[in-house]
Amino acid sequence: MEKFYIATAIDYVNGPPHIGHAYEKIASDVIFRHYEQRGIPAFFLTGSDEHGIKIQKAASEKGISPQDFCDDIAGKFIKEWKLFDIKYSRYIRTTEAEHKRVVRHIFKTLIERGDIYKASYNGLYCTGCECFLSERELDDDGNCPSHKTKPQEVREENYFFRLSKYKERIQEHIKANPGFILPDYRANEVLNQLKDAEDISVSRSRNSVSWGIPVPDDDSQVIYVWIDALSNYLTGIGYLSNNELYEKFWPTDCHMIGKDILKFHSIYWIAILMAMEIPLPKTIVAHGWITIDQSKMSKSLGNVIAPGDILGAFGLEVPDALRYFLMTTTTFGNDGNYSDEEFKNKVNADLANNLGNLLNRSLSMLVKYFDGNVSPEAVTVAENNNLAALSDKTKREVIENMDKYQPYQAAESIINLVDSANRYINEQAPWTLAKNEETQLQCAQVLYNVLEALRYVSVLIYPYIPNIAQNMREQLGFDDRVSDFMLSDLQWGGLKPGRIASKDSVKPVFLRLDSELAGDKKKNAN
RNA sequence: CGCGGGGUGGAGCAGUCCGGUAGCUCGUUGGGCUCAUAACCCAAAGGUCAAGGGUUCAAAUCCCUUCCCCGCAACCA
Repeated sequence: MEKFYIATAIDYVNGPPHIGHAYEKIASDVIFRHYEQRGIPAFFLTGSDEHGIKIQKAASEKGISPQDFCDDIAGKFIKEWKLFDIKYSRYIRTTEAEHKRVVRHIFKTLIERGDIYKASYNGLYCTGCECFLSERELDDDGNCPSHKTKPQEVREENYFFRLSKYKERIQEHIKANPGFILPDYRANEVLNQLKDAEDISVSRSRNSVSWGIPVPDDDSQVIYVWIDALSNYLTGIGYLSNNELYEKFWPTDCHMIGKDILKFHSIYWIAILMAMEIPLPKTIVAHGWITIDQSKMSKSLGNVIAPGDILGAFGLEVPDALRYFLMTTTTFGNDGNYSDEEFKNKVNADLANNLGNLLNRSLSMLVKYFDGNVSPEAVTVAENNNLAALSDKTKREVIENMDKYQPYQAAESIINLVDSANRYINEQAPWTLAKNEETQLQCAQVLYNVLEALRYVSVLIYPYIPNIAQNMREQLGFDDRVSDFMLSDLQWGGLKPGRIASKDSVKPVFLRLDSELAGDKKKNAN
């Protein structure tokens, strides 16, 4: 692989970010950072979807312009991603001039090619919602479910995209490329939906929706979400604006999206690209949802959690623990659950008790028995060394699992290595070896093995917990950035002799969480 | 017969595609260690892998049937 381009779905900015938004960005960030560690040029795109009736309405309710409204909410997203150390390469907003140009270009090209045509649209329009409803959206009495009023039959001229023309080609593509949609069971779902795919409406009358990009040469119509939002993946990588970037990174290697919008990405978007004769993405990964205390997060249930609030409630200064938890709460693709209790238990067990304590106990012994010195004789070789073999195996497993978009399994491998090192210490009992002159060297070698395994761990786990990993690396006596360390350089024996630790340098990298997000929102200091 | 996901020891989850002694974390009980963040290590108790049937030398895993839970309207990833 010579490059890696990953894009998240862009978030609709009609409300502030919640933990579900964060889940997708964290997953993408972990994968992105991993590819960077492999020395592969990588690009990570995320951003916001800012047009449409809902934003128009939300803005007017607040009495501000849609653009001001978007600026405000997009700002909150950007701030949140900074808080979570989301290392995106570019944050794209669909209200950018550059993007509007791309959208209009695509729309125009498709009209010219005959893939977009004008037709009349017969729909049921709810004046309360200010939008069309499909028949299956209506309640049993044929009323709008939210307004309990009968929608009116309205005929409107709209532009349509000839989706039906590409059905077979998409089917064939999905069948011919097993990894195209992940998890694979979702591919069947898409093939099913594809059976009754019809042409889709790609514009709205300006009278019903004004907040959007006008159709080229037809100001009475505004481009609807599909072409507007999905095209961000092209704009974001320099299509029509930065050819060098575009040539280097297109097509998208990974579309990281929620399971609810799989259809739009694997059918609509693919068809649009086919119609534009643009190469198709490699993989579309559909992740599950984060439920809260086992129920779906929803505003009506009042259980929507802002990710930053969790950090605040537990007094966390860095996002690492929550990043780690979300990536390990369930197999990627399934729904995962968040609860304060599970969060606390998981990170206490893995990050504090196992990983943090392992580093702490081994460095403490190094300080206690050898004044923090790694002597040249203590350096071990990989041959006939179980811990070295396991470290290398873990590295391979991490790479394999990341290639399959399975961050859960990759993390599990890393924690297994930590467990093994903890067991190894207990078996070798360096505290006993330290007491006798004859076993001093053996003691030093045991500690070296453990610290070297921990150096592997710090590099491998860096994508999940970048701050803690950096801290680990520093305590192991390095003054460089763990983010700059390449996996290809991760070989046994990298821990160099010399004085690497002192009594003052050894401190816990992750403290156990003992506070709890007490029932309702416990306001934190700020 | 609408579509999809799920049902694995007390809790939360792997394992199911590519059948071969049922695994992890937490919790419980007993023991060990004393280097460490009341941590770490060992052991034990606890499961008819929703139910029934089938294929097979062998099924949590493949096939069929049944039951139960959750999404598929909005807010929303």
